[in-house]
Amino acid sequence: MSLLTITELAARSGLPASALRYYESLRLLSAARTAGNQRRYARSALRRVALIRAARAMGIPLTQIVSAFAALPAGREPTAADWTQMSRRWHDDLSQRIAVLTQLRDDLGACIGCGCLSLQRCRILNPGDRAAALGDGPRYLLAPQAIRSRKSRQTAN
Amino acid sequence: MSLLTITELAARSGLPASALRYYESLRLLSAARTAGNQRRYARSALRRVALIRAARAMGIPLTQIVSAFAALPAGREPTAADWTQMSRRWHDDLSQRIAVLTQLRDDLGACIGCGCLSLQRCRILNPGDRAAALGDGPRYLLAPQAIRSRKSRQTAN
DNA sequence: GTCAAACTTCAAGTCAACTTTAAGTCAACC
DNA sequence: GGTTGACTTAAAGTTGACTTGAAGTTTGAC
Repeated sequence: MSLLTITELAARSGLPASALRYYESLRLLSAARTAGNQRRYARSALRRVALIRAARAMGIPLTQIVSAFAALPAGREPTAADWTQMSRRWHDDLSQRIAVLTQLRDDLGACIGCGCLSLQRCRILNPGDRAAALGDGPRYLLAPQAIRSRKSRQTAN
Repeated sequence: MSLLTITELAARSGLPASALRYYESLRLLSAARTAGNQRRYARSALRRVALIRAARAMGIPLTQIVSAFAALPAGREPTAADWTQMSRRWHDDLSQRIAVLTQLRDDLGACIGCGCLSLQRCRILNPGDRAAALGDGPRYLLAPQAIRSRKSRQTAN
């Protein structure tokens, strides 16, 4: 059996119980209920929470995680293959993020090295160049909060 | 002279004017005023905004950028050396972020490869192990929103 | 059977980073 | 000198990810 109460799951996952309830409200998580309406989590919930945290750590917004989980078959417990597929997607996403950050860091390194920080042709400091590309292209990878206002910003820009 | 109006700065920096005003309210940016109280930006503002955007793209919260700028000497225009020092700090920060993300990705890769996603000993899925370390240690590097609630969370965890 | 600790829901609060709106002022061209 | 468009401030609204609080219910140890 070994079903977990919410405080147990909280302790084991490192998240406060309130966050777990919040996740449930987003349908990211679910739990059986006792006769008295208290939550009882299956062990797979631990795995699920860990995946959620990993995804969050990558900067993936909860809504996207919801969709990712939605892609998992509803009827049965997800199989190893299901997890693998999700992980692979996130793996690719992570690689992209790393690539962008690395590019940014190397540009920064070049700037430090060449002292161009005060100049016009710096890749980082010169907007309209790479920094601008970052702003409109892969920026969402790094600054997720920029996404939601894209529509309004389009007119503003 | 070539002072920029707020719309000009907005156009060149790729940010909406409202954001520039907001930055000013945080004392991240400043501008001279015309007789009629309109903002006129020096050219260095463009550089400053670009730096802010670069930092934001790295996930550095505005308040931290404020402190970073606060470290710049107040009396004079920042020199190339000043910029360099800031950049170097960010460069190091970036390297750390990249390292953590890379570790995460590689763990994920290992999981995909070995099929351990369903198991107990997975570095990512097994909280209390690496995922837990991520949760309490360098997590702030990746999920900045976790910082602010640390005080409250300390009691919750 | 009692009682504290753990649980429940629902509503409201918080925080960062902005955006939007309202109501008005300034700039500059005709 | 009139009008249009760019500008001003201040206040309120938005979004994501939660947390906090209030008021009540369940569990389980004694």
